[in-house]
Amino acid sequence: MEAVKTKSNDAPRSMPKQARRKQLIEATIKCIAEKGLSGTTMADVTQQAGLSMGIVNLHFETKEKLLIETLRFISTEYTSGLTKIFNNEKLSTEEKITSHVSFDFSRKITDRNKLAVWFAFWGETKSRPTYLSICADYINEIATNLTKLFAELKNEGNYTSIDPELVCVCYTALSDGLWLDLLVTPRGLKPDQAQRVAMHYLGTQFYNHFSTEKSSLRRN
Amino acid sequence: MEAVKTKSNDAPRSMPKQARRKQLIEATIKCIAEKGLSGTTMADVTQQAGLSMGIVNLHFETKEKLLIETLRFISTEYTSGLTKIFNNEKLSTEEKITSHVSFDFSRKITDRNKLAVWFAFWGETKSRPTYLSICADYINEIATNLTKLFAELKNEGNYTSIDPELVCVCYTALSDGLWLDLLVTPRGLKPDQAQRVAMHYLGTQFYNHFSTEKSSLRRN
DNA sequence: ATAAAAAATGAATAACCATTCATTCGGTTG
DNA sequence: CAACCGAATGAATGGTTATTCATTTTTTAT
Repeated sequence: MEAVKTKSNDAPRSMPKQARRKQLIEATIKCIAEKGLSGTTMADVTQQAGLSMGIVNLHFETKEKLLIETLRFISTEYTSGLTKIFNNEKLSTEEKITSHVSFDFSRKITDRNKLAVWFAFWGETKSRPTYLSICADYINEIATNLTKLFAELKNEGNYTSIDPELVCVCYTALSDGLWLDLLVTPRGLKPDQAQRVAMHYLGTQFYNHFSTEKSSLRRN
Repeated sequence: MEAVKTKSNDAPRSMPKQARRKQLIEATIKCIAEKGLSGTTMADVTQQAGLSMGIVNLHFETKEKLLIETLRFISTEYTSGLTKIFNNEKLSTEEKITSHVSFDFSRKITDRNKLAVWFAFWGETKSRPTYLSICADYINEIATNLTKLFAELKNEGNYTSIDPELVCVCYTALSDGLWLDLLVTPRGLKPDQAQRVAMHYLGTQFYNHFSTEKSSLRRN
């Protein structure tokens, strides 16, 4: 029953508005991971942040708005990471794709707390149009960019029978499914193995770029 | 605000215990799909079933137990469908695999109500050990069977470089990810397209069995 | 240093919801 | 047909929780 406090609690009482909002969103992520979306209360969130009950309503008005901002936060973190890769002119097409995969299975993204949040919101998209629309937005954005990359690599490598759109759908679904594995069977698949599974698929398509030889589940 | 009633409500007041439980579980599925797991109340469920408030406690003791039985219900429906295929001696290995894929993307399984329920529970597995253990059970059972099938087809077709375990992990993740697509972008991918994406992957592995030629996203 | 503004607090409130159980209902049995 | 019994009902209960707002604390401006 003791108060759980984050490091940032040592910060001055009055933080820039943006920072306090972020602190609360991070507390929300932790709570959703620990107690589930249905089990997360305002008291939980504020205690996790080391602050007082009224603080959420001060910064977000309602619980529902806090949740929406939390979904927006993880969506933005994800898309902005990928956008940086897409826009990095120093990278070749091939490097952009491998960077994308590395990012998808990086520690930052496959943190089980955040995975739990993704799935919690996905599970509610059917009943909450706002969640659905936030998800649809980031999905479309990423799909457009990724399809372009696959189309580019197809040209560069003179692959004739590749359908970039199909590969994009397939890779994206594979990646989401591997996230589920990481969430639900944490003693099974590990992030670096998941990454190898994803590369294994890309190797079936772009066999001259992504070696399919050593993509076993076991460590080399 | 009017009472929503299911057909089975016309049944005699006293039904076999098992049937009433099923009726309540089906009402729960509908409610989770319509209001989310966090938004589903006992009043919602009983009203959806066309019954009275106290009925859930009579048949399931608590709400939590109703939810657990609901998860067990969809898990069992899924695994028992697949087990029938695995144990069907009339089917060749190849046919078992295609049947598995067809089942994964059949109407019964890709019903958006049920998909919403899957994801709702997956989103809570990290905080609820009971949910996690139910999921782990069915996942292991299916993985064992499916890996065996892939190993068999590898031998039958003299494929040398296939890793059946890897293909199982990859196929399973792909399938789960495609379910997400069906749930979150219902105006995008359709079940039959999703099935073609899954077959496209299997075609990259078992190229002599599953034609990879015409697995475009678009209808033939 | 002082006043004014802004941020944060947390006890109080009001709404919500799971669970209980005394009562009603309807089928069965002798 | 009457007495019985399990199933079903739903109003009442009690615990939980989001939200409010008068008060306190901290920062900023003068």
